Formats: sequence, structure tokens, C-alpha cells
Amino acid sequence: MTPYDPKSIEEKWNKKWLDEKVFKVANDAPGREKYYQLETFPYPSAAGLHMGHPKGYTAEDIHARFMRMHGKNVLYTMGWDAFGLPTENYAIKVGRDPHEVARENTDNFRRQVQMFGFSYDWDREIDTASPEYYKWTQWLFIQLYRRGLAYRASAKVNWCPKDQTVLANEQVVNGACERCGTEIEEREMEQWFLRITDYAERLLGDLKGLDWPEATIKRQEDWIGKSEGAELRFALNWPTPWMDIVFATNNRGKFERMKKLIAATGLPVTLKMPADIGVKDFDVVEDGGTASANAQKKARALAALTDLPVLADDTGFFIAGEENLDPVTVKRNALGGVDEKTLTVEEVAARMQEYYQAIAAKHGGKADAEWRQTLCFVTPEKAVVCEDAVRPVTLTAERRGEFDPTLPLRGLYIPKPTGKYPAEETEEEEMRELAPIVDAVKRLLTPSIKVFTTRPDTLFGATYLVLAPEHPFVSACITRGAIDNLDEVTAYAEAASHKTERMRQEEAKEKTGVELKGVRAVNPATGEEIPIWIADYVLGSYGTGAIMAVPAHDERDGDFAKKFGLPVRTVIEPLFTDTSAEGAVKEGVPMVERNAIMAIVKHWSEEKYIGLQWKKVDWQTLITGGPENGQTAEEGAVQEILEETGYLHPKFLKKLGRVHSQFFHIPKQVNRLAHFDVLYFELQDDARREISEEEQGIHEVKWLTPDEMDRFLSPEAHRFAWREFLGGPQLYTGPGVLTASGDLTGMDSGTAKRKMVEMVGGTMKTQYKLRDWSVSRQRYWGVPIPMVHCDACKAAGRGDGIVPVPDADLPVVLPPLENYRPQGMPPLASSPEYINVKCPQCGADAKRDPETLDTFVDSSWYFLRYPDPHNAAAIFDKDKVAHWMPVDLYVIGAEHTVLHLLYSRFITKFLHDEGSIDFTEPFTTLRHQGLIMGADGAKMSKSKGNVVNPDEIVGQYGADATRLYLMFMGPFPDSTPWDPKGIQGVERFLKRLWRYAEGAIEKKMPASDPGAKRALHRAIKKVGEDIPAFKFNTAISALMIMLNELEANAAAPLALADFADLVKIIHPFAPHMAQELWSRMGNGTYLDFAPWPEYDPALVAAEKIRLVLQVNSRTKDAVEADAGITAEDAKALALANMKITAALGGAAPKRVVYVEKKLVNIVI
RNA sequence: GCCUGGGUGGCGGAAUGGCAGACGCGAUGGUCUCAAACACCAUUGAUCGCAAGGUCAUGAGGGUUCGACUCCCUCCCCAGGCACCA
Repeated sequence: MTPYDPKSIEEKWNKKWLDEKVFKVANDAPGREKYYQLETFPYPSAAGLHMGHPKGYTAEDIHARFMRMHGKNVLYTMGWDAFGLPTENYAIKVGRDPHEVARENTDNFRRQVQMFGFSYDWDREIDTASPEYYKWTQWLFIQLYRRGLAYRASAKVNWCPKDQTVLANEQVVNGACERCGTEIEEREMEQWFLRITDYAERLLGDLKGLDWPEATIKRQEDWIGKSEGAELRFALNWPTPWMDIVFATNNRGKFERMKKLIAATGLPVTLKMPADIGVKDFDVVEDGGTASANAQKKARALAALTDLPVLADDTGFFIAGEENLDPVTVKRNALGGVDEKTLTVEEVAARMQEYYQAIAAKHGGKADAEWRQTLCFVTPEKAVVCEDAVRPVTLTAERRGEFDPTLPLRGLYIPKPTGKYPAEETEEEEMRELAPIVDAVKRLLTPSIKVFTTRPDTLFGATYLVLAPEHPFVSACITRGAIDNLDEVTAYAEAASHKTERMRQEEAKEKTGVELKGVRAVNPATGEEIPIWIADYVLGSYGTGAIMAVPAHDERDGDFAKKFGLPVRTVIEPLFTDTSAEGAVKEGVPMVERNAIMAIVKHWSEEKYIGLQWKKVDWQTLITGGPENGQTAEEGAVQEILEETGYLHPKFLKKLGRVHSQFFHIPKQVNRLAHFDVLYFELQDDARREISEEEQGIHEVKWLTPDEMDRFLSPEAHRFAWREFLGGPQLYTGPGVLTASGDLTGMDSGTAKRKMVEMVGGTMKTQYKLRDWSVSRQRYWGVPIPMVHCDACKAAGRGDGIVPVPDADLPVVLPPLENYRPQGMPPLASSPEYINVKCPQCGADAKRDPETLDTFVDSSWYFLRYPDPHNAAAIFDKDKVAHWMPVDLYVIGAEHTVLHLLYSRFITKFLHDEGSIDFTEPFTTLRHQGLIMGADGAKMSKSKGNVVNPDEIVGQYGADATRLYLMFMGPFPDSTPWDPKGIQGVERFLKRLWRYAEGAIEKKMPASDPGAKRALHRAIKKVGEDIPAFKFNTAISALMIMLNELEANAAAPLALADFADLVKIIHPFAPHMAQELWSRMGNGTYLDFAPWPEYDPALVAAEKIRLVLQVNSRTKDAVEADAGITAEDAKALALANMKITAALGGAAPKRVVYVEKKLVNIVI
């Protein structure tokens, strides 16, 4: 046989595998179970393959080949995530078309990947930058748009000044661009967003049950960042209410009624009609819109013409099965174009009746309706202060009767709650009708601040409010100049607006803020007036942008209060729960509540205090005990001091706070919930009486300095009490028992949360940190956004003028562009041929959206394409995807714990909801690969010069050796440095294996030596267990151990039949060599479809064992023994052993421990 | 600050309650060779000892156990993540 020549062997088999399409996988393979392995498709950079790529790929290839040998039909593929910034930037640098550059990069990657011999089905190769693929990315985007999950919004976005594009939150790392490291800026821009937040709860909930690394699940949970809490309203004490409000109606009658009503409330407000402020025409009500939307439009239109706040109202109703109709539309429809003024009231009523009957008839005479009144306010700042106060009024059965087509309608309006035409209503009825509007006016005049809190139970301790500097109320204050320290507030808000979130975070150590002087809020629980501050430690983008500050029970609020001298009010007495092994609360044991005392006792002359060291349990405490019935806490404490220490003259000085503690009371065997009063005493003198023997046995009295005491006390409750005694009120953020909280005092904080919210009329609310996904990119090399902006449609009121490109016109092909460099505007915008298009909806001149999609959109669905990669008619065939999905195994770098995985899960859930797929999670099992560091232990980078080039390594050692070393370096999920010498170890192994194979194939032994066969079978077992567990390093070690043992008897190699098994278990790791040997053994088949060998349990379990003999756990000897040896015999064997008897030195064994098949330990 | 992982020879690492350091790299000595490379053999945690044998060793300290790298407590250090999210 020839010497081992990896180059020729590898080239030969790589070619055969490709040419013969050995790994082409059929969608349907009778008798073979499907197994879908997803490979992280690479971003083909100009730098070529990084060693990290083949590390993950080798692991999956080993696994894929292993699964095939276990009879699975394995879908295992490769593709290219070819769109993206680096390629574009590189193309700019070298002055070429990104299309060309990308193709070359992809070709180079393909060549490099193929030299490793990965067993992909190359017929399923995909490329996200090919129109065949991105047609469906565009299609997907349009589906999201149609479901309202893709929308345009103006938002503060992360702008990378170097790349001239927007980045998703997830792509900003430490305030810098993930790709190029440039510090990002914040810009206000109109962007496309995907509404991933709609899926927050499901994205969180479905994480349970996935076979994913814990840490990754945790990171996704943190990213979604759910917190459950409440929204509470703090009314403002506002000394300068608005005096004038414009009522957005031209109906004089309606106006007069409203004016009367408002006057009746006594509020200091004057209602004006638009005409009063010189506005004649503002009515923008259109056909078809909902009453709510129309009311808002009207109000906004009017607000644009005035500085006064605007009150809008409208009424409307809904008829089951019909579009939402506003009264204007209904009346217009009913009158059929006839001018109302030419008709009598009766005639109008008759037409309405007729129209109504028609609707009822259409629904089988059962038209059901719901009446709504809608209102909104628009302030001078154009912000909607009180929006869309829709009051649905479900009609009563009696009222429904009025819809009986046989009954005449009594008014022009479709029935209102009173069922009367306004003119017929009594004042009282009308009052009731307009009550929601009057309420809202009141609210406008006494504005309030809404806060989000997870601790509503601490409301009594809220001593001030803090608003984010960008809170709308702050700008309202500034605009109206309604506060006393206008300049100061303006300066602070101004300064904050120029800081990025990044800068704010860097300054996080020191809290800053300014009080809004002249305004105060009312704590809804205490009724107390509290100050309002603005500070940038409160984020405008989370919750309501405002918080109630509870400095006693929140660290940040505590810091802030300390710095600005704000009041701190303790409202939670801490409850500590013992979590130690013995002390933890036990399930199924009753909880006994008890009042107790804790006494701090000072020495009569020194600065020392009494601590108790318990003797039977590992406790160090203060003096504690339970007062007996009828005793006051003070009396009880005096008694405990006497009993436990013998001191006769403690002088009570003061009562400190209370602490609570729950734990398992070991002596009493019950769960104890103890409520401690903490009392402080000083001893008058050293007079002391002998303490009982019983007490002496329980604990010992220790005199400790304050420092010693702090270290001494073990239970948290005691330590807390001590620290509070020494340092005053301590910040406590945990659960506890309410104090100084009115009626809720004494309640546990958990229960109090709900009660408090109920009490002050707040609402329970869940918040998420997750934000919508910004997907617009102002760059060239990406998927064009398949949308058209049509001014004609917009002017005609057909939505916002955004029209999706019809499916038939997809893909919108990315045009070659002479100059595709970013110039502050998206490159595509500079191409008239591309940008100018006829509107697909109305045919007018329109413009294409000039932006491209974030490449994470491309990769968020690629795993759905492999099952049906060439489908030109649909994104995929449902049956094929149903067959292959979900992915059974996905190996991915640990850096992809949030972005790609979260987006893919979102898209999967969306397609599930669309009915395209029937699963909700794409990746069942996920494994992470560790990084390959440079030889210097640092991350590989060109600048450090520690990059290892796969071409060179494979060229020098061969693909098999490279694969083997990549897997042998260390545990697969760990990051390990590349050791240039290390690969020589596995190279030697392969050469030795080759030589051994030579002997085995040439000698053709009739039977294998039992020892050799045992070595083989041990390896079969270990490798078979380690591959599915991703423990490739130990699997390879097992193969080496096997070879070491086989070589000891190289003269008598394994018989061919056994050697074949050896070749099979080597095959997943070094497929080229294994296949070559297999072929040289005379096989014409491919090893991939040979069944994995089974190990013989009898062979693996040796008949002889090594029994370790110990004296006092020190090994003295190790002897061979029968595997089936009994405990008795083993012990006897040990006691008879010479080395043991010598070590015993005549001492009598106290105890002999036998561990089955392992050891005998003699204790003396 | 908080949350995850980790900390074992000169190096990568193995062992998840039972002989610590498997396997590999490196190193030292040897065989082969004119020589080198390759290959092969032997040794290789530290320490005391001629040896037999002993002692110390898995970040530090303590605990549980006949027995701890492994379980528990306290602390230190490293890596990664999160970071005013109310």
C-alpha cells in the first residue's frame, strides 16, 4: 500500500461525492425518518473562510454522517447570506460592482467549503442575493405589510455615520456600529418597522420547551424584558388652567348645549366655536372612516389652525357585518344625494328607516348595533392629550327592539342611548349623553401624569415623581411657560435632547435632575402633594416615560433622593426568606405565624453588643424570642435577655423597626413566619444571674464590637436589623409587609400590589423592553423594498399612499448602478429609471421606495427555503416544509443569541398565523460553537496577524486532519486558541491509523484478538455516545486510545470484518480516509449508508476489574478482581492484602466501605 | 452593580461523589541515520528520599462525607452578556 497521501485521496472523493451527487436528498425516502440539520449559512466576505466556519460545519457534518448511518434521511445543505454592508463597502474600496464582488466571494467560499468534504446536498444551494430568492423576501415583506406588521413611522433611529445607514437596536454594540465600530448617532427618521412587539408574549412563552442552551434562552428572555406592573395616574395640581377651548363643531345647537353643560360644571373654561377664532372651514370628515378616526382628524385639522386646545367629538355606530359607519355617511347614504333641507323631518326619517331596513334585511332582519361616542383633545403642542375615548354602548334588548323594521324610527339619528333625536332629549338625558366629554374636559383641566411601576404596593412611599426630559408634559410646560423655573428646566431638557442614550448611560454614575417648580402631583393613595422632577435616569422610551419615585425601596430613586434631599418614606418592612438547605420553607408543612422580638443589647461601659452563638445549629443571632400572651414587646424582650444572658438590668431605650422572616423551624418542625419588633437596650451594670443549664446548652453569649457584629450575624433578618440600628433606615427593595400604608398596612406586598391598584383606580399592565424591528437601510446592496409611494392615492385619501408592488411584478430587481455609494440619501433614490414608476393602484406617476431591507430579513426565513429551494411559484410548498420542518439541529455561533434567532422565531410565528405552516418554533435543538482564537489567545484578526488560513492548513495537513484537529481542540462550545503544533498530533494519529490499516487489509486475519476487539468495541460505545452529545474531543480521544491499544499488538491486527467497524466509526470524523480504506477493502458502496456498528456489551464490560484498596481513603494498592465479585469477597480480599495489612499496622478497622466494582476503603 | 459560564501540569484539556491530570501538544533521554527530518521506545504535577515509600497538590478559606475537581457556604480572579427598563 502507498503512504498516506491526504491530498490525492481527498481530491478524489470530494470529486466523486459531488459528481455522483451522493448526498442529494429526496424529499420522500420511504422507511427513512427525516432529519433536518441546518448549517449557519455564511456571509461570504472577501477575506474568505474563517477557521470558525469549518469548526461548526465539521461538527454538523460529523453529526449528519452519523445520522445517515443510523438510517435517517438527512436534509443538510449550504447557502449564502450574500447581501450586506461589508461586501458593499469592499466593492466601493476596490471600485467594482457589488454583484461581481459578491459572486466572486461566493465562488471562493464554495471552493473552500467543498475542500472539507461536507456532505451537503448541493442541489439545494441558495443565495439570498439572487432574484429567485429575494423575490420571496419581498413577498414576505408584503405579507407582513398586509397584516399591519410592517409599517412606517418616524422614530429616533440609530444612525451609523460611516456606513450612512440605520441600524436595528440589536446591531448597536456599546453605542457603536456592530459592523464597523463607529459611534452611532441618533436621528429622527421615517422608517419601515416590523411589529415584532406584537409577538413579545409568544416569543417569550415559547422559549420554554426548546432544547437550547440555557444561557441563550435567558438572553432572549432578557431581551424581550417582560415586567408586570401597573399604570397609575397622579393628578396634577395645576394652578393656571386653560381658559379657552375650541369645540370642533359647526353645529351651533350642539355647541350651545355643550357650552351650557360645561358651564354647569363650574369649571373655569370658556368654550368657543371655530368661527369665534376666525376659522370657517376645517371639516375633513370623509365617507367611510370610523367616527373615532374622523373625530381625531377633525380635531387635528383644527388644532393646526390655532394655539388653543381643541375638543372634538363625534358620534357613530357600528352595525354588525357592515363597515364602521359615521352618522354623516349613514345619512348621506340614506338620502341618496337629496339635499336634506328640501325634505321634512318626517321624510328624512322615512328614508333613514328605509335604509336601515335594507341593512337589517341584508343580515336576515337581525342587524345589531353598537353606539359609540368618540372624543379627543388636541393641545397646542398638537399632542393628543385625551384620545379616542370611545365609549361602546351595547344596546339593550329593549333598544334592539327599535331596530325592528316594522317600527318607525323616531329621529333622524340612528338611535342613541336615549333613543331620541337630540331636540327631544331632556336636559338630564343630554347631560348623561355628554358626560364622557365633560369628564374629559375636567381631565384636561386637571391633567395627570401616568406612571408605570412594578411596585404599586409601595405607592404610599412615593414621595415625588420623575419625568423623562422628553416627556410631552415637559414640553407642554416649556411651551406654555407655565412653570416658575422655566429657564432651568428648558436648559436641562435641551441638554438631554442632545445626548444620545449612550451618553446618558456613560454618565449614569451621577444622577442629575431639575424640579418642575410651580407644579405638583397628588399621590393618589395619600392625597399628599409631591414635587415633580425631570431627570434623565428616566427613559422616555420605556413605560410611560414617567415614574413614581419610592426612594426607600428603589435603589435609583434612593440615590436621587439622597442627592437632592428629597423625603424618604419607608413603607415596606422587609421579609426575609431562608434559602439555606435546612432552613428553607418546606412544602406541605403548616406555616405558623408568630410575633417575636429581637433585642440589641449594649454593654454597660464599652462599645460592645451581645451576639448569640448557637450551639446546635449554625446560627449567629441577636437575642430573640417570642413574648408570652399579654406581654408587651418590651416586657418580652426584658424576659428574653434575662433568660438567655442572665443580665438583670437592661434599660429600654427605643423601639426600632420591624422585620419579618420565614424559615423552617428545625426544633419545632414547622414553617415559621415571624414578625420581629426590634428593640434597643443598654445594660445599666454587670449584675448577672446564673443562667439555666438548658439555656447554656442552646447558645453562648458573645460581646462584639459593631464591626464584629456585622460579620457575625448570619440570618439576613438579624443583619438587616443591626444595620438599620447602626446606620438608620436601610434601602430595601425586596418583598415584605406594608407599613404606614393606610388600610393596607400589615398586608404582604404581593397581595398589596393588586389591592393598591384597585384602590386608586389604576390598571394592571405588562411592559416589554423589546422594540419594533427597524428594517430600512439606506444602502444599495440589499433587497429592494417592494413598495411604491403614490401621492395621487394619498391625495385621494386612499390610505397613506403606500402601495405594495403586485405579486405578479415581483421580484423588484436590484438594478446595477453606476454610483451606488451612500451620499446621505439611499443610493437607489438617485436612479430615475428605478425610482419612477406608475402606481400599481391608480396608474399615476409614483415613486418606488428607495431603501433596502436589513439583511436579517433575508436570513430570518432561509431555513424554510431549503425544503423547496427552486420553487418559482411560491415561497415554498407547504407539504414539503411540513415534512422537513422544524429544524432538528442547528449549530450556530454564540454571538447569534438574539438577533437572527429572535427574528427567525418571529417570522415563523407570523407564517404560522397566516396558515402557511403548522409549527410555531423553527429550531428544536440548538447548539453553540465556541470561537477559535489566535495562537496568542486573542480573537483572530488581520491587524493582530494571528489569522489562520484554512487553505494553507488544508494544503499542508489535509482536510481530514484539519477536521479532526478542529474537533479535538477542546469542548465544542468553548473558545480555544489555535495551536499550530496541535494539529500534528492528529496528523500522526491518521498516519498511524493508515499504517495499521495497511496491516489489517493485507494480513486478512481470520479472527481478531479478543483484547483488540475489546478496544474496538469500547471505542464504538464511547464514540456512539459522544457524537450526539457534541463531545467530539472525547470521542476522538477514545479513538486514539483504541489505536494505542491496537498498535500494542500490531502484528496481529483486527480481522477484516472487525476492521470494517473501525473504519465506520472513523468515517464521520475523517470521511475521506475512511472512504478510501473502505474502498480498498473491496467495497464499492459509500460508507454514509453503511449501518453504524453496534458494540457488544459483554466485550465492553471487562470480566476483570481493577479494585482500588484504600486505608482511610488513601490508596494503598490496586488489584485485579472478578467483575462479579461480591461485597464480602472484596472486603476479605482487601483485608488479606499485604500492603493493606502493612498500612493498617495492626489497627482494627472501624468500618469497611465497598463501592461496587470500584474500591474498598478501610476506615480505622 | 446584576446575570451567565469558568478557574485542574509548561500548554489545549479529561474525570460530575470513588486511583486527579485520560487523550494530545511541548519538553527530556534513547533507537534509527554520516547528519537532519520522519518514525519508534521511555520518562514527564510538585516535593522529600539511594530506594521502598511518604507528603503536598484541581483559585482561596470553611463545611458535609469513610471519601470532594465534583455537593453546600463565604470570598477572590477571568471571560461573556446585561446595564438607570421603574
